[in-house]
Parts: sequence; structure tokens; C-alpha cells
Amino acid sequence: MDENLDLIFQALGDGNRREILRMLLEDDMAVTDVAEPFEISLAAISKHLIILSRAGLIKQERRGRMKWCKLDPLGMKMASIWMEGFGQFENVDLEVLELFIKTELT
Amino acid sequence: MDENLDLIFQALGDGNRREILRMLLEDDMAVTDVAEPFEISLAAISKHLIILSRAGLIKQERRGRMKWCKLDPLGMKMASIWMEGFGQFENVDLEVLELFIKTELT
DNA sequence: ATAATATTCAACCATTTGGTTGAGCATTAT
DNA sequence: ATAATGCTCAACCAAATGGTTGAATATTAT
Repeated sequence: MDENLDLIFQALGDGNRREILRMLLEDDMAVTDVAEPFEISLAAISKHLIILSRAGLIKQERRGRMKWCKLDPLGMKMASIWMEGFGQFENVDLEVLELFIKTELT
Repeated sequence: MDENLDLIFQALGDGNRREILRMLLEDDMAVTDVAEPFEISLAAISKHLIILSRAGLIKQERRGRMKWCKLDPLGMKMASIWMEGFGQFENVDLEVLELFIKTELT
């Protein structure tokens, strides 16, 4: 079952894929819609979506000629459960963390 | 600052590295001690530790001729903060999740 | 029937990754 | 001074990754 976490974290380790997830948080979308704001090819986006799918981070459902993509909370939940084991976050350097939060989370 | 999350999630996307983190959760250790239970070479472990270090998941401090490794909570905290944005975990398929928890978390 | 749209497949490419081995460098022990 | 220990560096390798392009497939529109 450990390969599951491999797939999840590896999927999350790419900025484009994280951005896709962020987009899907706002709305379900077809593949072309997902691809629109990116500069890479549609085929590349298609691959990214398959990777996210295999990781259990999204679900894809064919409807007509389009394939709808939506978040699947399971993958993220698994990752988050694994990470909870390291829940001793009290010792974090608060200055660095604050900087991170401000710049990362719009 | 996004490359930071790249480093963190990529680092977490390897079972050996996650195992190292789990070990360090119990105790700080020197590099050789970390390597002991693994079947791969010491050099490989050394590389893994450097990757974890760059990701902000551990800290390494040279003491004498050994290098002590200990968890750095910052990296995991950053990842966890990013993931919190996807906190709509209510829709998770509970059966699958339960299975995951039982098999993954000893 | 034909054309347009939505997505994937296949082959390819450059780069990265995770591993190896052997040498090298500090540091400590004899 | 010499040897042993702890760790990293360098060169290498096979496999995986993230991207490309062009063709293929399936569905919808004309």
C-alpha cells in the first residue's frame, strides 16, 4: 500500500499538477479547459491528469466527447493521514513559516 | 517559493526517504545508523539525506566525524499548509480510507 | 458523408532520479 | 605515524519523468 503514497507525493511534486488541482478546487473542468491557461501541449496536460488520476487525487468521467475532471479527496486525505504522524510542528521557525505562507498562499 | 513544495513533495515521493523520516521520528541518528536497516549503499543513503535536507524535512549537523540527522518540522509543515486548502475531505469513500489506514499505519 | 472538436496514443528526446562503485577527506583510535 | 571510521564526491548506468509532435479514435455538428 506504500506505492500509493509514492504515487500521491510524486504527483504532488510537480507545480503544474498542483496548479491543476488548485483549478479543480474551484470547478470541475474538461481536459481542454484545464489545459487552457498552461503553455504546454494538450497531450502533456492529458498525461498530468492521468498521473493525478492514478494517484487518487482526481477522478475523470467521460461524458460525451469530453472527459470531466474533478477532485477526488481520497488521495490528499491519504497523504495528510501519513503526515499527521509527524504532528510535532511546534518547533517550527515561525518567521520562515510566515514568509512561506504569505508568498505561497495567495 | 513554489519550488520549495516541489522539493518537499518530491522528497516525500520515495518510500526509502519516508522510512528514513519515520526512523528519525523516534530518534536522531548519524548517517551510518540511518543506513543500517537498508539494503542500499551508504552513499545512496547519504544522497537521500541530502535530498531530505534540501527539502527542509531534516537538519544535519556535523559533530566530530559523524553527521547527526534530525527531523526539521518546517518542510512537513509547509506541505501540510498547502494541503489544508483542499480540506473538503468529507466526501471520502470511508471504506477505502479505512483500509488504507489499517494497512499503512502500523 | 464530411468536418470539426475532444482526447489519447506512440514514438521520440533531454533531463532527472535512484542506484552502483571506487577514490578522497576529515576525524578519531592505536 | 598509521590505521580505522564516517561520510561525501565523481563517474557512471538504467530507468523514469516531463515535454514534444503527428497520427488515431471517438463523438458531435453541418
